[in-house]
Amino acid sequence: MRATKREELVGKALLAFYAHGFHATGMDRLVVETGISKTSMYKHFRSKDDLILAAIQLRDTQFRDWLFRRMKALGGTPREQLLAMFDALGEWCDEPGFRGCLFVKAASEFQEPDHPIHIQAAAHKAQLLGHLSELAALAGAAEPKALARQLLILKEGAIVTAQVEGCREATAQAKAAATILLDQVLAH
Amino acid sequence: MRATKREELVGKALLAFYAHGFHATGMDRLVVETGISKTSMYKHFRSKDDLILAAIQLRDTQFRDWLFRRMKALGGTPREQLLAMFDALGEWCDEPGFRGCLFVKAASEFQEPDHPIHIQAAAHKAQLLGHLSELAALAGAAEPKALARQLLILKEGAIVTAQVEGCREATAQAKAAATILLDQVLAH
DNA sequence: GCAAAAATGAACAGATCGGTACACTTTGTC
DNA sequence: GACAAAGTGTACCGATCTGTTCATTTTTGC
Repeated sequence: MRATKREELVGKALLAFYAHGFHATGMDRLVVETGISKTSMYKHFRSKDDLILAAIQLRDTQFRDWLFRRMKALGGTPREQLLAMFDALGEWCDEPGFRGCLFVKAASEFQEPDHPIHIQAAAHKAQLLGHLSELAALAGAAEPKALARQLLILKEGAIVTAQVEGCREATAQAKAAATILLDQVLAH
Repeated sequence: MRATKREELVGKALLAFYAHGFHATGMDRLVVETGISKTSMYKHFRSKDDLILAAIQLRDTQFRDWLFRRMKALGGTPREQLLAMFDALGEWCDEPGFRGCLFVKAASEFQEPDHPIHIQAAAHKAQLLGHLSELAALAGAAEPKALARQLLILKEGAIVTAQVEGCREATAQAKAAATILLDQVLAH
């Protein structure tokens, strides 16, 4: 069966929000870019914020599925998977439509820490941290959470650098740093 | 002589943009928060974007002055100064009004790479990179630019993490990672 | 103290914002 | 094929957006 109108709306809205920003994307623009009537939008979502929240939730599963799958495909051992994260990120940064991390943008445009959209963005990062932490433990790190946090900091920094400066070597530099960290922390 | 009205405007506008975001801060709100009439604003700046640009330029010098001064105060040798950057960032992140990096926000809200505001944000990062690169060279790094880039990635990642997740240990974790990097790269 | 410059307040323009009302058409199902 | 559900188009609401106009008041320099 085909995707429901609601799923189609959320998917297309996600693209529009990512391409232009949340506040900068008005509902009338969404009508044009999604091809779905405003009436229909407000039948599925009470407010723009609710639609944004759904779009971010979609992106959360989309991105984690993609990243974790790619890490597994590019790396065998847990250690290799952790390093492969930066290769995967490098592929993403080189894509034409790359605009940085949607969750960082969301947390920036909805700054209040108790705003649902901000909370959702933070939850995504926590999910990433959890996965990295598991891999770090499997890799034999004495303090997997600390290592995972450091790798996640490198990931965020690389993406921000790629977005703001358009720096093409950011993910490679982050990987080089991560390699040193892993060599230092892991017995091998 | 006291600060000119223009400087007062830019300074207060900077605070408002930082606290609420660029698109979310309307000119009428600026009138209230700065106490300066709209007529006067548009006599000093042709458009809101021009005002934003001036605010970002002010922040550029403000932030670099503060950070470099603090690095120098907290660290003696170039190596110590590089590590002290994360202590300084930690102080900043713990401040009540901390909302993350204004330049990352600016680059997020004005995504087009050729937009003047985006360019200004990127220029700020380039300035930081230059300073770190000089320090890395003084510290005796074989590849100062690569090391500087890695440290800058850690810095960006730590700030994003502190902002999005409200993570208090981000700068300390970044410093721990930076310490390992410096130990690995620098003869000592 | 006087003239020029700077700043003010308030009203206004035209566009766009998020969101709603309503009559109509398409779609899916039994 | 009928009926209900879902989707559409358009016009509209009040609020807000950036930016302007203009007459008045405040500040400044000489």
